[in-house]
Amino acid sequence: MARPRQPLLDRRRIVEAARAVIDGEGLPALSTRRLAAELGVQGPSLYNHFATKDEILDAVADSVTATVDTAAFATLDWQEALRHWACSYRRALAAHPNIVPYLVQGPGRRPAALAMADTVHGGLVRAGWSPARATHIGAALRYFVAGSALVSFARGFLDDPELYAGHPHLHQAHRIAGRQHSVDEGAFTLGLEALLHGLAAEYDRSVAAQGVQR
Amino acid sequence: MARPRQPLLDRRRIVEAARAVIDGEGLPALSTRRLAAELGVQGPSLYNHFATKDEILDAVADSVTATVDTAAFATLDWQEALRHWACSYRRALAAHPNIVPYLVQGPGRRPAALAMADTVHGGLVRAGWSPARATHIGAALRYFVAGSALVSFARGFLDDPELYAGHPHLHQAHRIAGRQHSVDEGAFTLGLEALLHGLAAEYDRSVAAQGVQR
DNA sequence: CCCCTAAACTAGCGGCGTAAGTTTTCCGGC
DNA sequence: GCCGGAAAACTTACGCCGCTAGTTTAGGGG
Repeated sequence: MARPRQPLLDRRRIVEAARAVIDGEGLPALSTRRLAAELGVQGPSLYNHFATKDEILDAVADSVTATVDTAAFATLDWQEALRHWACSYRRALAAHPNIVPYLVQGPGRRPAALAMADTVHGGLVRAGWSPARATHIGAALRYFVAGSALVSFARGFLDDPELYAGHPHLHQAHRIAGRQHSVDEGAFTLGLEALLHGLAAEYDRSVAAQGVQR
Repeated sequence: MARPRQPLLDRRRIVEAARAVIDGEGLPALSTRRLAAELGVQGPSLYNHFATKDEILDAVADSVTATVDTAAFATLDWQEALRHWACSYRRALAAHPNIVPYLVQGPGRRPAALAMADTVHGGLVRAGWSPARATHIGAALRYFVAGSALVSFARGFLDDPELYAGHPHLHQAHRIAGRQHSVDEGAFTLGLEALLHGLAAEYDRSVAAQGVQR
């Protein structure tokens, strides 16, 4: 086969197929040959549309980030907006757990990630936070959500009773497969609320006290 | 060469060499052949001491986790202990940033990681937290530290002015190489203090109020 | 002393990302 | 209306990867 009547591939189709393979069979299952086969094509043909495999993975990662909802920053106060954003962010990662390890390391060259950071930063500054503080808050929340998604979806603890011998405070009961999910939920909720509570105190101290708001 | 007079390799030497390669040249630079060369040996010889490459990486990761200091749980109150632990944890990861992406995904089959989790959990329960809450707190802090280390050391933002076109709230000034470090520090400190502040409030509400302590 | 195991070796398999060069099709300009 | 170049598929192949299999020899226990 040479050049076909009409293109077999385009970036969108490639990204969708890649996401499907990753979602269904895990990140290591995605090779260029495997992905090409999924699209009815030979491996190197992908390089007519992307320069490297990492570029494909970046596009997949960004397509996930693009589903994060930051609309709350336009309508709600900063605390509620942060809460909505963090939960949406976590939900987006939970929907595609296998790409998370790549997504969280990746650099900032992704449009959706930049747009998200921009919206969050703008919302916080509008609420009265200093630009520097807004940067810190956005970063801290990203840290927490990224870490939460990564650790949670990595199936951190296995249900092997022998592992817990000699660790008197670790209860296997909290770790076995079924409970793991509720532990993750509880830890995320607790941590998020604690963060927001702490930020509210800092706000009262450093922003509201100076009458800088609107 | 057949079996040498005295062994050329042992697990300790392999782990140290692996850590050196990863620290110096990055995680992708570590291949079994490269590591073996570093030890004056052929690639497959490593498999006399480790079953898989991942087993080597797990050992490297655990050797880093082993440097985290949890002693504060024996002497300080729970808030101070959490603060010391989180900072030590972050310092340990910062000392070996290239292993972090592997470390944070990895499962709990690592002795040092289990021992750390056990100490933290025990310290919190001793302070009056319920076992379930203690699990959540330990997990939330791990999320935050892991996320912080991962995102920070990933060189998230490059200093390419074009990236910031169209994102009015993002200041390149906060992102260029030199500033990145202080942004990370600020975000970590702010987030950690906010978390601790929020947990203190929760403590007053759910633990101290019931007079459960000792 | 003998034999079994341990710890190195060499050879090689299948898979990976991707570079190079080929073929055919489409499209814009003379 | 042709024609030249870009586009998009192809085939081939290179060097690296993790790892297996089988071989050789040294060390240590019965």
